[in-house]
Amino acid sequence: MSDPISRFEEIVKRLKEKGYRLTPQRLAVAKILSMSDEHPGAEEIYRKVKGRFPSTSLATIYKTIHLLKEMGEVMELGFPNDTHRYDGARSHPHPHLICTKCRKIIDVDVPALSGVSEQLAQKTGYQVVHHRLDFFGLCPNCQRRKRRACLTDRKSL
Amino acid sequence: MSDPISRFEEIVKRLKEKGYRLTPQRLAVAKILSMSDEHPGAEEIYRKVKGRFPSTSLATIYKTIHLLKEMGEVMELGFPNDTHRYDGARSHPHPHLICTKCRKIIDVDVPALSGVSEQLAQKTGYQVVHHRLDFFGLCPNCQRRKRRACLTDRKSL
DNA sequence: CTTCATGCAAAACATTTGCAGCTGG
DNA sequence: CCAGCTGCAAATGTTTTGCATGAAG
Repeated sequence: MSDPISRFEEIVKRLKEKGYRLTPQRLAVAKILSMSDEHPGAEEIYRKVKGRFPSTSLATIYKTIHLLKEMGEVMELGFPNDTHRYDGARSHPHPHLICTKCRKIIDVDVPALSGVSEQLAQKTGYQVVHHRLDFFGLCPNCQRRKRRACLTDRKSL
Repeated sequence: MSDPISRFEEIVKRLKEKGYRLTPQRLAVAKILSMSDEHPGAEEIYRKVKGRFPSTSLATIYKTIHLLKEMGEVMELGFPNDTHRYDGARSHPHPHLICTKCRKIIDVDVPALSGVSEQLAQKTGYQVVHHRLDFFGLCPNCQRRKRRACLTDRKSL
């Protein structure tokens, strides 16, 4: 992960450049997204922001996320049977490793994919823009407590 | 794609084996999922089934899909800003190439990924179970009519 | 016949939107 | 001061659920 503090300041700079107002709520959301490597969902961001600014509404969180998404500063990760998760640390596509039990998501590196997009484009005629690669499995923690409840034992992915 | 007819019969056999009733609606859903390589969504399946059996309800479509999912006979593909899509032709994970404009999805082969799951498991301690690889881009059709409306010009993925 | 499946309507969710009032610059 | 935010509440769209009726075996 790149330096989270400078990542935050970068986002702030971009907001300023485009003439968007630097409200406390926006700054809080930007900070959480740039500082955390845990790929939080909207509700989680909401709870954290509410800690500092109790009047904050969930709608504002969604609006802010939407803005940052449009600006290309955060990446949205959608899953079946789960809320969207957000990644503000890096903006280029990179693989994720997702625990199907506790939903923890970590970033991984897989070099093998370079050139594949180009090959596909040639073969299929598609103009390939980006890709997404996710690995699903059990994190070390959840392997140990297989039979006990994990923090969030929801439907499987 | 494997032989769609035998795929359909395979699903029917499994349903019978497990003691599930072979209702016309179920058979219709199973047939659509096994015969089509277009990765339809629930609404699309619904429309097609309704063609033959007009009394069919969307709830039944969802219930049937859910059943086939549980049995491992169809794979659910979730996307942000889009409905879930279903793949009944093959049950093993394989990459998809998705048009971000008209939402067409085609299956592709990418050999490069063999062994990567094992490597990741070693590096991270995760017990990797499966993965998902999607490529996004414009299909040949939508490249041509870039400025005109495609059939379904929804929000971008 | 007996159970399981269907179809309807209502519920459940995550996410989005409209709008009156507030506030950053 | 005033365009652009916020927060509320209501709307949206997809998927799920409860329950009475109907049909498969």
